[in-house]
Amino acid sequence: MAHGGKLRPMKGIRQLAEHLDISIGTVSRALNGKPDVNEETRKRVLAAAEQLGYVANQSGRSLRQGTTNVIGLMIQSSRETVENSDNFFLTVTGGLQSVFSRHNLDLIMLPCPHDEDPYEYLKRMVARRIADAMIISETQRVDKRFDLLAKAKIPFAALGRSLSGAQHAWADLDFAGVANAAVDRLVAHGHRRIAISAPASDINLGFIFVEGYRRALERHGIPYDPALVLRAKSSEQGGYQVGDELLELQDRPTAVILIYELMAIGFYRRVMEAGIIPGRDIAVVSFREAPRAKFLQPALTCFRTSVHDLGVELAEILLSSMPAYSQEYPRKTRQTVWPLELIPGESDAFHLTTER
Amino acid sequence: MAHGGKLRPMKGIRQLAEHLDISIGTVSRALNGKPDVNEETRKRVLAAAEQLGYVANQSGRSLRQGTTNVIGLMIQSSRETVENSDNFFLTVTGGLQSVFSRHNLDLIMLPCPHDEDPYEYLKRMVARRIADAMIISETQRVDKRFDLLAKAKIPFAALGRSLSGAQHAWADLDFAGVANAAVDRLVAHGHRRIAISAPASDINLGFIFVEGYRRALERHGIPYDPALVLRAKSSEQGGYQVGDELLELQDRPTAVILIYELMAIGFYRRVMEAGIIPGRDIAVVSFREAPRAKFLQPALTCFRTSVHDLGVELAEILLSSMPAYSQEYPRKTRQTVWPLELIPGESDAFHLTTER
DNA sequence: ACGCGCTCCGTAAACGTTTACGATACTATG
DNA sequence: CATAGTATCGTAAACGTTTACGGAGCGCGT
Repeated sequence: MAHGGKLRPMKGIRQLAEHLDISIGTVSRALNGKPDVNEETRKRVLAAAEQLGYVANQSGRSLRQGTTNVIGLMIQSSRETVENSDNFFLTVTGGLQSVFSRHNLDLIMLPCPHDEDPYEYLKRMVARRIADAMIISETQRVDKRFDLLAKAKIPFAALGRSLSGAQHAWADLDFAGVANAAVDRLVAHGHRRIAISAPASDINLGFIFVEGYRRALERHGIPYDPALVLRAKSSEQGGYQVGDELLELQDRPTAVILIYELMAIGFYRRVMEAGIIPGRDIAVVSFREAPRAKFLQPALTCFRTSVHDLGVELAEILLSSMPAYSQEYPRKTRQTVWPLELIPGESDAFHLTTER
Repeated sequence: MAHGGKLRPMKGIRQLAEHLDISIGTVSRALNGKPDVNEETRKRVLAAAEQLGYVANQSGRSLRQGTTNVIGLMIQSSRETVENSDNFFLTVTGGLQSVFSRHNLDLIMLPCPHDEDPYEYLKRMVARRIADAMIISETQRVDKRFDLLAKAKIPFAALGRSLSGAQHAWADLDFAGVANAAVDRLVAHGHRRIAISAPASDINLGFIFVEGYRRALERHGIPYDPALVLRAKSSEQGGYQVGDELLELQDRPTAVILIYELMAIGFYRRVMEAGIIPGRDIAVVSFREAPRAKFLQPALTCFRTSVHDLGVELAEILLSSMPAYSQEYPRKTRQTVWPLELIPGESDAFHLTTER
């Protein structure tokens, strides 16, 4: 106040210091809650900072203490294999942030361009030290990014499992469990010829889903028939295509497990064109994220969970592997298989009669 | 090579310099394509940097030259009003990046937590100087963020119009045009009582959409009836609710304009429950982003565009207002109303007979 | 031989913070 | 009163880069 103008944009901590007639070091200590500063001067500093709208320059801070207070979430902006992005990432993000914000950590999303190799992109981001820790998503069955991050000694967690990351930190939806429970349910309804849709098996999700399905069949003494595994994109288009392929199969399956709700829209359309009605002529079960599928007719039987809470879990897993926060988030294990819940609908609400 | 170990993690430009027995200044100039450096030593430097995996520390660089080479895209991670995010943002992001990557600019997404005020969040990000320029989205009818960014003198562009940003840079889907064309088409088919769904009018999109609708009606001499404006969320749920409300209306409309394709799923479901069939008993027109709606039965008549190209346009608009790039992207105007194209379906493919 | 211009390179300051260290004043203790 | 201890603060170095500036070497024309 003594020195004049008060609302011009702050230039740095130096200005703030001489505005207060205090040394720059004390100001810094005051702002950062460090000891060795009189409680009354701290108040003055905080008040002045608030009034002048001072916010520490992040570059300066990062340079000095080698930390950014930023967590990076890498996503692939539009891969062919993953058209199901939808609100999924935004919902996970919400969960992540609800945890991070408690520690003044900001989350940024790093969208890898489709024309750039994800590995190279991540490498660039890591080298730039744009974030203190990383979260990677859409993990592949073998995924070099795990080694990259481990070698770079940067804390990280994955949204999705991988062979390459078995011993690292991750959280993943329990798609093996979904396939398992779906098969159980369908078998209980009398089905024995059950098809399944999945992404290509180099996407780890695709592998795990089919693997759960295979084991469940085995448990029920039903032979595994590779012809019943229909690889397709997780979109309406993909669902339509699954319908197409299914209709071509000889000894047509009486039930199908879709991996994503969007597929159901296309699948419904396709089989209905052939006069086949879901829930009467064929049983359909799927995973769903948003409250969408219930608007299908007949209502889709599906597995659901709180993707937001999955984000919370993943955030805690990540923090537990960051030295600065690990005490606050002690964990025995840093791998989570996130359960899903069955929401019964009408799309599989019939029992197969023996004569068929 | 002279000095020994070659694959340990680079610590800085200094290491690289003494590895080459060159001064640190020359190395920097070589890497950044500055003049005053022998073409052959430049090659040596680049080779060594590549081999040792050296990447400039971003904090140091930012601190020195006050620039980050990063563009920030602010999104609201999960507002009530916008449940239609879908792949929209990810697709726009793809378009943005295809332009930015040509200039070594990296795009990061800044998701505002739902429990934080978007204005405050943006203020924080700006103060942190986390990016050289900003793109904001989901603009409100009055949106303080425009003033904030203008006052901070940081280059920016908006995905969406706003009263507050009339003279700033933006690109927006032509929803007024959609409403206009939709009314034209429906009137040509004999409809005169046309309902419309839209988000709340403080979301600028909601205002513009209804305004286009109102003017089109006016042009056709049809009185504007506020009761036919059905405010709802842009989701399946919202569509279901629109169906609900529409069925309650006295002198029931013969046509409805939905603002988002997802709504059609819920809307179809609701009216079909009442025995009313889209494309026969009621005409439906909508906007669509993804190739989804065609899987509805009957196929939805809708307006479509390349959201990717919209991203490209927006990127160019932004660059044109950044001093460092404005010469490369000269523009007469920095405001774009992005056109959409009509994709005829069956959901409005009938003419209203006079007797009704 | 001298000076001039050009090419190339090294030196050092600066960006805004944080923090180790030392200095000062004051209090308590002997 | 001397001394040690404590609370509070100032000083300056350091983080990794970029860049203005000056200097060395060289060729060339007078």
